[in-house]
Amino acid sequence: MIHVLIADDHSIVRLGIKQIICSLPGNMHVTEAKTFDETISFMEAQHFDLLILDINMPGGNNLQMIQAVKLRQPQIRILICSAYEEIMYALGYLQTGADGYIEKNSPDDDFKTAINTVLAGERYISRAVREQLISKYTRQQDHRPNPFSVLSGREVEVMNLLTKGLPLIKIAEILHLQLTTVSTYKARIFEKTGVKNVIALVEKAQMYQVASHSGEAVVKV
Amino acid sequence: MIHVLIADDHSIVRLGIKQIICSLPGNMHVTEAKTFDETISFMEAQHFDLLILDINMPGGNNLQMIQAVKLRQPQIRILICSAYEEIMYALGYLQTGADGYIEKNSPDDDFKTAINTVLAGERYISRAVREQLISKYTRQQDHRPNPFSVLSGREVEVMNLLTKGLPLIKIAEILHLQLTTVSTYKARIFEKTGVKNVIALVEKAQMYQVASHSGEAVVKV
DNA sequence: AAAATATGTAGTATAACTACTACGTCTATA
DNA sequence: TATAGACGTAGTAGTTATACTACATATTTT
Repeated sequence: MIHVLIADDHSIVRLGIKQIICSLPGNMHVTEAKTFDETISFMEAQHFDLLILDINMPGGNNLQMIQAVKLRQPQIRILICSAYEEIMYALGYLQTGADGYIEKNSPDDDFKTAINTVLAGERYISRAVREQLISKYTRQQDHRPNPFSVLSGREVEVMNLLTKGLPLIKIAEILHLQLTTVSTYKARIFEKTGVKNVIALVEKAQMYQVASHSGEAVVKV
Repeated sequence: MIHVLIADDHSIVRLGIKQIICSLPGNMHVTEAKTFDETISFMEAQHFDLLILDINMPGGNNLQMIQAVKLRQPQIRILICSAYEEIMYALGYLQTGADGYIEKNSPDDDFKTAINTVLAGERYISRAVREQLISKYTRQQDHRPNPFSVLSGREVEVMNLLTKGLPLIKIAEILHLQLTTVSTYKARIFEKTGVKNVIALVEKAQMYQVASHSGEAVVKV
C-alpha cells in the first residue's frame, strides 16, 4: 500500500492528480490537504510515501516547506507541482531536498512518469526544465570563435590563476613576474575576452570549458 | 521516410540499434557506417535525419566529429552512443552540438525514448547522466546549515552586488554607504561564509542558489 | 624586406581595497 | 536587568590593483 499526500489548494487539481495516481498500478491510498498547515498536521499523524506539493499554496511557498516536511518524515519523496515554469524554482527545490518538479500543465503521461520516477527513488525533472538545464551548459555553442583561443600562452597561465581567485601579487610570485606585468596580462585578457571583471571571466571560462579537454598547458599552484 | 545513419565499428551493436529503430513506428531507412570516414562519405552522398554515432570508433573520437557532421548536414540530429559513462563526455558533446547521449548498456526502451526524443527535436540525456547533472546543482544538500542564512540583510545586499562583479565603490554608491563600510561587510561575509575571495563566494552562492526566490531586496544596477 | 601586430616585460602615478579599530543600537540571554 | 553578541556604520593607515606608457623581441602581413 502506497500512501500519497496531495497538498494543493485547488480541489480540481487534487482531483486530477488523484485520478492519475489511481490509474497507476499498485494499491494507492490518497490523502488530500488544502493548506500547508494541514499538510503538516497529516504528516504528524500518519506516514506517507509520497507528497505531491503545490508550492503555490496558502501557508507558504518557499524552500522552508521542504525542510519542514523532511524534518517530520525524512524518507518521504516529494514531488513539487507548480504553475511556475521558471527553471530557477525547480533547481532551488530539488536542491533543498525535493525529488521532482513538474509543471501543472504537463500532460498526464508526464505526471505518471514523474510519480513513478520519484517513487522509484530517482529524481524527476520535466522535459522543459531538463532542456533548460542542458542549455545552461550548452548555451552559446553558436560556433563563434572561442575567445579564449586568442589568448597567448602567458595570458592563459595568468587567466588560470586569476580564475582560482588568486590575487595578482601571488600570481606574480608564482610566475616570477612583476606585479605590474601580471596586471598588464590581466588587462589584455579582459580586453580579448571582452569581460570587465574576474567574475565574468570565470563565467565565460566555465562556459567555454577552457582547458578541460584541450591540450592547454595548465599551471599547477 | 526517416533516414538513419548508424556509425559504429561493432556490427553487433549496429544490428541491435537497427533492430530497435525498425521496431519504431514510421518508415525507417537505416544505413550503416563502420568508420568515421565512411560516415562522412555517406553524409556527403545522401541526406539523413538522424545519426547515431559511436564516439569510440576508429577515425577519431573527439568533439570535432560533431562539427564535421553538422558542417555537412546542419539540420541532422545526432545521438551519441557510447560506452563511456562519464558525465563530462555527455555534456561536452551536447555542448558541441549533439542532441542526445546514451550509454550502450542502456535498456532498449531507453534507446527508443532517446531516438524518439532526438527525432522530435529535443535533447536526450540518460537517467544516469541526468541524475548527475542534477547532483551538480544539488550536491551538498546535506542539510548543513546554509552559510548564507547567517548573513544579515545588509550583508546579503552587498553580497548580491559583489557576486555581480561590481567594485566596492560602485556598491557603496548604490547602497549610499562609505566604501569602508562596504569593505567591512565584505569582510564579514567572507568570514561567515568561510571564503577568501569573491570567486569562491560566487561559487558557493551558486551552490546554494542564494536569493533566487526569497523576498530579499535585490538592488538593480 | 619593411611595416604592422602580437607578445613578454616593466615603471609611475593613481585609484581601489583591506585590516584593524571603534562605536552606538538592538536583541537575545544569563 | 545587566550583558554579551549581532548589526549597521565609518575612519586611518597601509596594501594591492589599475591606467597609461614604454620598449624589445617575435610573428605576420603586405
